[in-house]
Amino acid sequence: MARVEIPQPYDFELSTERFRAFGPDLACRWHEGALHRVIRGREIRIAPAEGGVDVEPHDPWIEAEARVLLGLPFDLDAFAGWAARGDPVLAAIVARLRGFRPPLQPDPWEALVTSITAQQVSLHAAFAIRGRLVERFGVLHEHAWAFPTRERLAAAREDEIVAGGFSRRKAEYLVDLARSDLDLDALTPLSDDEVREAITAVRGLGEWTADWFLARHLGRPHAWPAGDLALRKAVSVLYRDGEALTTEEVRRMGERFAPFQNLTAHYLLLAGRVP
DNA sequence: ACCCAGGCATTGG
DNA sequence: CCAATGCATGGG
Repeated sequence: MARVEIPQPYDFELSTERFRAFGPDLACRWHEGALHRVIRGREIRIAPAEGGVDVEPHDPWIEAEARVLLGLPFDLDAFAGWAARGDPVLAAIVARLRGFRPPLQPDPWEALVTSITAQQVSLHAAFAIRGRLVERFGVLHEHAWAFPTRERLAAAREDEIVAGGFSRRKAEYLVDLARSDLDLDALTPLSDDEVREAITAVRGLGEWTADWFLARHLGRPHAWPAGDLALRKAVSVLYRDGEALTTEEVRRMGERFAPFQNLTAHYLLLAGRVP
């Protein structure tokens, strides 16, 4: 076991709320207050502890991935300081949600598949559908499921995926992506715009999916999913008294949150869920 | 029974 | 370039 230090304040419950808010996540399960996940073929346990979390088993690779999962790449101190001096709406939200460090998605494949499941439908439906995909194509360890691998889904038949609630179109996107020659790890060194271009070149992956990939997998500070329905609603309610806003309007409003668009988006979304 | 939900591609102007 | 349409499920 190893203690992973996290800059304080850190609220483990609040930070992991997204894993539970819309239903059970089979790849991210809870057992006796700890988060269980399969990383690099082994089930790991992350438990809140003094000054951070305890991670087991002890392994430098696992600890490195746990750091990403817990959002350690974000510079929260700089964000909080910036927000406190900025507009009063965001300042109040950041003060109220003190200790919230948005989790990231360490695995690019899982990030994209998760986005496909969440396109257009409610997140409650998306969680249910994703859960059936994990049960059918993933591997159960002690408490948590290993997320279905790209190789496994490349070998799947579309009707097996449709049986879990995917639309036929989305099942097509999924197996086509799995079988494509897109190298997901090769996206890491690219600029935001290059990543956006590479992702949207794939059928089934659009601007929304690219923006969330930048935000939640790559943790890019400027990522701002302006097309996201929940973010548009949050911005509308918090900044425009509920007046409906187009994606373009929300995109332009993101400029005022530079260079912290990504963290701002996460805080605005959480503020909408935690009254 | 309806309608909406953290999109996207396709088709037709 | 923009509007209209279909998609499958879960919750209200």
